[in-house]
Amino acid sequence: MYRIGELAAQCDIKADTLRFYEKHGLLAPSSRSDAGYRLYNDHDKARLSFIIRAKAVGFTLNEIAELLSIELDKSNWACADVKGMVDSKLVQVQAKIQELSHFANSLQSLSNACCGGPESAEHCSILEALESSSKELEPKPERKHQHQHGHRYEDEHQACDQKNHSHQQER
Amino acid sequence: MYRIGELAAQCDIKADTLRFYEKHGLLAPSSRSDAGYRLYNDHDKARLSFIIRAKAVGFTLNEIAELLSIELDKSNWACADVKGMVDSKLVQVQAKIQELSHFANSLQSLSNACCGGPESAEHCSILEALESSSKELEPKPERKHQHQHGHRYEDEHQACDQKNHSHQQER
DNA sequence: CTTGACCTTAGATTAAACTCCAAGGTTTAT
DNA sequence: ATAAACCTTGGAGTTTAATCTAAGGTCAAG
Repeated sequence: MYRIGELAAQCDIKADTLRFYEKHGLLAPSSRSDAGYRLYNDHDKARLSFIIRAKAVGFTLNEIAELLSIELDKSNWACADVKGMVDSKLVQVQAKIQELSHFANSLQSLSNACCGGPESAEHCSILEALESSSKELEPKPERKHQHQHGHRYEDEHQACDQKNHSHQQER
Repeated sequence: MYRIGELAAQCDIKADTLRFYEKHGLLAPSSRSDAGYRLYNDHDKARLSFIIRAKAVGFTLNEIAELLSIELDKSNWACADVKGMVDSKLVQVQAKIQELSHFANSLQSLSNACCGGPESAEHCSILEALESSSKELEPKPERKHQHQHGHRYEDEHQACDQKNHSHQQER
């Protein structure tokens, strides 16, 4: 059993944050001491670990709550509901992995293109790297920046690569 | 050349958000019309695309600004600086991919464990799935990788898997 | 030449996710 | 038995990232 400060220190967050998560239904201590102190067990800790991980990869607390709600009242859900919810989150997670891999490619190719020496980084550009890797993995042009940083990003459109072009901007 | 509303619609964000990004140094239109209207070109659009992607995978606007600053004043940086900055971001991104893969595994194994039928989901639990995959599966973690397919989440100290155990909670 | 859909600015408001504070109770070590 | 270091609550304040409002300028269509 951990008191709030202990658990917080172990997980490198603030006790306040734990109280905040409790208030918002993400994590309640499994018990209280006689004096009313929150007492967390290892299951609570695993749950917190999950929350922290999920946050680290960009899920909002609401999304995390949704995921965890499966745990909370699992007996009130049909298996089909759970599977549906989980599978839809899985799609989201896989999309994020996709984005991140893309991202990592951009950074990697920038890093590769960069000599790392003391001279001006005139020809280093995240965006050049991004654009050259964002379309598809074309044969990678030059290594080491020479003096011809040809801007050949003929982006037609759809460059903003958002899901679809639903116009909003009403009201 | 796109006006603010056009670009916003194309990227499925609000014009206000573009003004906000401009105010915070993330993206300025490359020009203005005679009347003072913001005019964005394809390079601006690519930059916006980068911002949106980076946001989607959990980078803060400040982190994104840091990444983009390389682009902005690249001639004022030495190549070594750029490489250092990029490589450190790359480490972050790879860590995120790691987390996400772990995450995807949890969800996948929950989905697999779930019959998907109409009966109660009594035995479905994200945390069960998480816990079964979050501790090391093998008693002996060996660091080897034949493929670069990142499922190498070894947590040495099964704690809340945050970076380190620097205690804070001062004041 | 007016209407409506756009754009401009500055500043106010919102929502999410903390973070801090005040006033007091509990535990532990000296 | 008293101080230090915890904990409790409620509520206020902060930061981040927008989003909205107000008052007005621009521009193409009818």
